[in-house]
Amino acid sequence: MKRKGAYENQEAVNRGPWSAEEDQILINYVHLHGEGKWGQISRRTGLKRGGKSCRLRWLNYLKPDIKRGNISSDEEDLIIRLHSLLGNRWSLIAGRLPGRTDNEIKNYWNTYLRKKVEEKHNDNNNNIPVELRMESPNAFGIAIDPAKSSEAVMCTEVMMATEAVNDSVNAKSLISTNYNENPFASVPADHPEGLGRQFDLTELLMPQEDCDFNGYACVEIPPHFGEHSCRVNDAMCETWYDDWKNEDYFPLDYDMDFPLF
DNA sequence: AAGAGAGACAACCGCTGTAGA
DNA sequence: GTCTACAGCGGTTGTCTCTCT
Repeated sequence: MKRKGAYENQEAVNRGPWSAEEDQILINYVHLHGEGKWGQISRRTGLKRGGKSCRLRWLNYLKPDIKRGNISSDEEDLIIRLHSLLGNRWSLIAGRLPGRTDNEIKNYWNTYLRKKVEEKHNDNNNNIPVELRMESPNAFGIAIDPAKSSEAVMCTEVMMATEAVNDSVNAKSLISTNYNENPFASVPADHPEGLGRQFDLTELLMPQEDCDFNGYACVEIPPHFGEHSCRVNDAMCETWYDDWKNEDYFPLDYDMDFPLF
């Protein structure tokens, strides 16, 4: 195996499961020196572990605020929603689940949730028009299945209206640049209000008091929910996020209602 | 009871981004 | 501008446990 070969040159470093003694050394080190400086641990403590291994062990297992035990149905629902928007950006998803680690969520998704989402998708997919099914190309000729996709880029962009809605010159410019450069945007270029401005969803999920988007956003929805499905008039703040995570997916005929600035 | 297969999860690897010299 | 060390991320693998036959 490839990996065994990689181990051979590093016999001085312990590998595999951590012992209780090693854990205690790492805990003591972090209590004394704080997190970080992982590369110095072996030198300072004699612990025969690489810095990366120490960091991973601390962050994924030893850190006091880590929540152990089963993932609740609420958390599960949130993971599914976040994954539909963010793709496999586990650290971002984990950031929205206090006490859960990216590794834990990634494992949970790969071993359980992905199958669940796929099954649900297969059930739902039988009830929607062929042209809107996930395996069909979207308006940009790209077929995307959120349950399987590792394309994090797929849902990291959001669109929002700008004053360009009333400016045909800028509007054409936006269409020819933003949409072409971002084929994953779900608002079709010929949509009457589909003139937008992009920003990263990461920013959207972060509370920002001084955001320059005036607190309004339109979040992309996976293609199978309909290309006109958009979330509008939601403030880009914690309140927005709390509302969003507690709601179901938006109906296909949800009204477009971009604010004008 | 024993072996095979599946599931769960801890741990590792390679890569990228960033800060500091 | 370049180099180096470090931190962080996502994909992948290894191993243990559980379930089924």
